[in-house]
Amino acid sequence: MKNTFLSEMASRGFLSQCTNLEKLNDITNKKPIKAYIGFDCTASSLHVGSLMQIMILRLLQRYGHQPIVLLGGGTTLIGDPSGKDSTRKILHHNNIKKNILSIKKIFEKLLITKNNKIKPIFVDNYSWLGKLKYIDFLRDVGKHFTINKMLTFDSVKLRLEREQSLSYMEFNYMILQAYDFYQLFKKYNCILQMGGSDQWGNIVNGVELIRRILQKESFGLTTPLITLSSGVKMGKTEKGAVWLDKKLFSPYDYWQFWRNTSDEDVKKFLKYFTEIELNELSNKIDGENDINKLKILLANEATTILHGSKAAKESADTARETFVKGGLGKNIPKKKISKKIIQNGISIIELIFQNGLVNSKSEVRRILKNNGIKLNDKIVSDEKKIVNISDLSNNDYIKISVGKKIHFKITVT
RNA sequence: GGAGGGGUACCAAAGCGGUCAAAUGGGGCGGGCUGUAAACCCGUUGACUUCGGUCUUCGAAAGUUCGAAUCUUUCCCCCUCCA
Repeated sequence: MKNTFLSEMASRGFLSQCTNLEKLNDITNKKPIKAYIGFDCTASSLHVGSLMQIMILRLLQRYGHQPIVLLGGGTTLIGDPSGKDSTRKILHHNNIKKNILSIKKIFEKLLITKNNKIKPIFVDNYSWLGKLKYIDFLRDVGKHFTINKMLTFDSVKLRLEREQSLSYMEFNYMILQAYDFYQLFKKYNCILQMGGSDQWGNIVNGVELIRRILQKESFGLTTPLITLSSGVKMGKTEKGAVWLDKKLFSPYDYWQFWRNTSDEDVKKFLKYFTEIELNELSNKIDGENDINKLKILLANEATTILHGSKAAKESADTARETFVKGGLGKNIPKKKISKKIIQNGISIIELIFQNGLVNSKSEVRRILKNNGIKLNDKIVSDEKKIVNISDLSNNDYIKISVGKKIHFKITVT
């Protein structure tokens, strides 16, 4: 069977729900289409939670279709209540504008921008939402929505059931998102909206609205929610989000994030987050009985997609140096210390705390008491230990380890 | 509108005048075992510390008391039932 956009979507496990799979499949096989995914602009970067959507846009491009990336400058002002049990704080417009700019850069790295037929179209829904006239909007769009139905959507129902307040502002979110789809359909002939499964209600509303106003068919498709085997939501580690922007989350840390995938999730993630051809991938999986090799494969591929092959290779080398050989790899996080400070001596607790790797000095003390702090690979047992010139390796640097996974190098300037 | 119940640390939840920086569970962190996994076991989990202590915390504010998470008053917020 010939591979198509939707067949690969299905075999990679990206399909959860679709409004009309067969028909959409027919259309996408006949001609290139435009499809859109909307992204929140609540932060200056996206995190791995959005990665699946990005992988889908890449897949779309590989099959010759054109993605529309909607950066929700308008809708972020309102805040999507889907899947949230409380209103989140409202961002200022200027903040959102800044976020849009930096998020756009990430997409420019991850999507093909050279080929005119498939390069992403970036749109900010503020350009039409910002201009809406309330009365006109109510008459033209609002009349197509019944409160009866709106109350049945999960995003609303959940809040009401839990008796959590849902403001009138948030209640309107789904209408705005439906209107977005309508706009994109009209302007760009965008016939498909995709999103995570929590977006199903919002997406279906758009499809409805287009049918009501234009009597035309459009399509909606959702991806499954990724749940880790541990049950935690993907993308959030205890230390915070796994950002896609290397300024917020280094390529090395990103590599490590994938390398630390738990056993049960590896195969799934290889399908989701690498672009290894599926037959080749299943051969690799079947032929490999060392699951750690698969984790390394995942880390290499995923890091290559986001940060490039050079960064991936360096991260892999650094990991090998650090974890296999117990040495110091090239990409190990580096910190600096002034010569004067090291000559005077600085307490080990102060040194680690100042480099921002733990939240308090008490925590450093605690870890130290549990034999978790190492200086040049030797456990530090004295919490009063003063680090000075004599602790430099090769007269040049100090290696500090906090726990088994955090290692960094301090050089003297 | 009427009646009752409640807001405790990251989350859940005990405490109900001193022995409370606050039981217990989950989560987190560190260690052990291993494979940079899972499970399991041990330790730890407010901040600062010259390791003696010191400071801040139990919805908010004020008060009673030698002493308050615990009692009183006011306020804010939430829940359950009835209308």
